[in-house]
Amino acid sequence: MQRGTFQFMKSLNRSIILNRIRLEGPISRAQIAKDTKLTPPTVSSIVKELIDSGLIKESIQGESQGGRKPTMLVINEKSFYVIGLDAGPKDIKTILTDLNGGVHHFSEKALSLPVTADELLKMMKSEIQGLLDQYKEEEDKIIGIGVAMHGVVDVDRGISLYAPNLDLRNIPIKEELETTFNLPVKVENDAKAIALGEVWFGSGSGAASVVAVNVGSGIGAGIVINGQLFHGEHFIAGEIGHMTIDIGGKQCSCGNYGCLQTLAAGPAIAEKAKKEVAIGKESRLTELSGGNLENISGRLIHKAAMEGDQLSRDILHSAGIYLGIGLINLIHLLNPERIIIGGGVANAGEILLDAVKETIAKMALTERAKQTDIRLSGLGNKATAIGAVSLLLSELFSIQ
Amino acid sequence: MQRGTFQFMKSLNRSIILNRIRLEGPISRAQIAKDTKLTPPTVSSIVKELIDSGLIKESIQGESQGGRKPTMLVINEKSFYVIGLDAGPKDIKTILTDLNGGVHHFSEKALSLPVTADELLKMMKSEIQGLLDQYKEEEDKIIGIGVAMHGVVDVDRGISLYAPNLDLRNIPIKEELETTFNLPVKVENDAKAIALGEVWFGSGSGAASVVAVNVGSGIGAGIVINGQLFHGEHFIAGEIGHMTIDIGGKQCSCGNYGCLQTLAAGPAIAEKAKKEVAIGKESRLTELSGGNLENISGRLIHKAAMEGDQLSRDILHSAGIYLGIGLINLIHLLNPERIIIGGGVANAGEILLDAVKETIAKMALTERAKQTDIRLSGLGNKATAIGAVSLLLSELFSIQ
DNA sequence: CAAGTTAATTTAATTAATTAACATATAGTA
DNA sequence: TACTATATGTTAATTAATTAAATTAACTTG
Repeated sequence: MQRGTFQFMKSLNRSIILNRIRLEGPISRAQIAKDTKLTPPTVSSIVKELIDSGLIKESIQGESQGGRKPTMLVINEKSFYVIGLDAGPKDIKTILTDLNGGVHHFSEKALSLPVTADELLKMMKSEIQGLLDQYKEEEDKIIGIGVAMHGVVDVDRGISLYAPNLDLRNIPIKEELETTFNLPVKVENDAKAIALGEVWFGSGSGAASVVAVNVGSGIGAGIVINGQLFHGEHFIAGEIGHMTIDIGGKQCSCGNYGCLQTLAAGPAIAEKAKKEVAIGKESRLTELSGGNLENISGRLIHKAAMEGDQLSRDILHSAGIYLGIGLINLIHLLNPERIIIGGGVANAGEILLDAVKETIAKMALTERAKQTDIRLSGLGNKATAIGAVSLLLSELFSIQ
Repeated sequence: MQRGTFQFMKSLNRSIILNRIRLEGPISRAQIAKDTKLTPPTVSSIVKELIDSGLIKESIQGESQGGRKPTMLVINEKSFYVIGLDAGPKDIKTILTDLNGGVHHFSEKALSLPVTADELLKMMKSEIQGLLDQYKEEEDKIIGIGVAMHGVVDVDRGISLYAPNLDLRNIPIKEELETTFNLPVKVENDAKAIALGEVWFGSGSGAASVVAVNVGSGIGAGIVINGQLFHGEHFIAGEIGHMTIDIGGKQCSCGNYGCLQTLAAGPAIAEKAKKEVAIGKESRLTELSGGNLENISGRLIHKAAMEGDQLSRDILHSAGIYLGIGLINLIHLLNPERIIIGGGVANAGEILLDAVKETIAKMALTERAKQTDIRLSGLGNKATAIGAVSLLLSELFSIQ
């Protein structure tokens, strides 16, 4: 329970000013004072401290508004760097960004499966060490390491509680990495990290409440409300992949029936296409797969759809409708300002998006809900790694 | 964007202390200081102001812990009163409570349907005026009026945007009542008000995140996170009645198919029972309904179930399973600490609750989610009116 | 009844925002 | 070119609140 102290008061104002500069910069002290209703001296004094800390810097003089020219303030983006790890089930992606999310390094390293917890940790460490070796100059500017992983993550203790796709449990990531590198480490579920990343550097910017839906081999979502990730009581908030939308539907890997991901995730789409092709339905997929049904994947269906293949378009369209129904349920429950669709299947782009939007416009209860802002992710294959980075930035920029 | 000011700092501490006394009282100043990490002088000075304002008072001396006896502080419950209105689709319930939620007056007045917005407002005013006349002594202790109404409510402007069961739109409740009675007025959706009421005075006490589900002729939910109602972007958060859980199911009044409320709400249950009885299924309902199928209602089914009628028990059980599936979807999305089930159908009590719990224990993804705390409401037919009251109390006790 | 302990208040110091006054820089204008 | 108005930003004094230290109060225990 945060109590009112001078420290807290100051930290609050510091955070307000810092975020103002990040989101509105270049911006003058005077403008910040007007926007935030803080007084000019308060702004000046905090700005001085922020400059001393290196987080911001003075840039050009702005245009005069009929008086003295304002000195514009901007984030001093090269003053600090953050390492982000996307410890996916297939590979580890490592990123190094500055304070503005500028990517200075990005690499992928395949995991040789199956992998033990120790092997995974070892690999994460070696990737980080490699990065540190490569960026010796900036080493003491690195403020921390963010790790995004699928499954259930205890963010307070920084433990991966359960990573189903790797069949691992209770990996003490935070503890291991912090002792090895002596840097603060944040661990988060991948969908949640992505959501934060979208709010910081992607399609989520400027919205008060954002749900980022990640559609890949499963479906997950991250919920960001007023800049804060929403975790729920035991970290599983946003697990929409196993939302029942068709009681009488197919059985899911979780044991239940008619889960959203049995209808709209990558494997479900591929499965449906395989069936259709197998029974002789005409499609570009037959050719593209080289006659081998097992080559049909979400990616291939997307490719075929872009080439105009009707079967693929139909399959993506119907997946979009199912996803739309799942999102309607989400809208009625959470009513977010914006929903962002990302992940592998989202590469299907407009075909999928249009179906989702149509469904929502048709089925949502209120006029304003029908018009919920639905967008595609713009972060591509770096989304998760950038999300991991934003875990640390969000702390740096928030109330300390 | 709340900035850090002395006022804010103090208001924050005031709220912390006041709520501590409400939830933990009788409690001494020293104990508050220990619990909250505020310093003794800060506590003393704020307590003095709270006593002066009338909100709290000193009560008995506590037991000595080996030194001076502590002076216990409690809410001065009779210092202020609040009016609550449950402007339901069938009647208006009016309540007067003190600061501890003690009910000093409760009355119901039937609505003669159909009703226009003006008639509804007139009736609300006459009910309030009647209450004020009856409690002339306490009149200047009344701090405000809370109104709970079904449908979509714009809480910022205090307008009922759409009340489907009365077929009314855009009723300016706050404006009308504030000018008439010169008292602050808060308007809220009924399910949301109930949720807040449960947190303040019902089964929701002590939980960090609570979802209160109201099952009646429809199904609605209110979400309370850290004591704050969650509204979403345009006030529809918690509308779980139209959650699609059976794509291939029956059409709902909203036009979509397989909405939760076509499977678990009062009318759906009654419909199912009627059908079964009509085709000659043996049941106590035949007798209880006096041979007239139209007399079969949720209430009657509940009665029959309590008398051991197997058909009724089966129907309630399966409604519980459907509700459980809806709540699974909710748990996976919001992951609340506690879920409270209330409303007409919830009178079916343990039969329904057991089915819900079984379903959740069976279908939820994680061990901890399976064990989500599910309870029945304890506020009975006053739940909504008490919820309306808590709208004002929550403001009085929060940061100003 | 003295010593120790807990509770609550008083006094002084400290923190950080705010207010008021002032310095600085520029545009517009006579 | 000098003057005025205005916007930007800083300095010094003031204010509001917490915090730390000291004090008073009230009680228990040996």
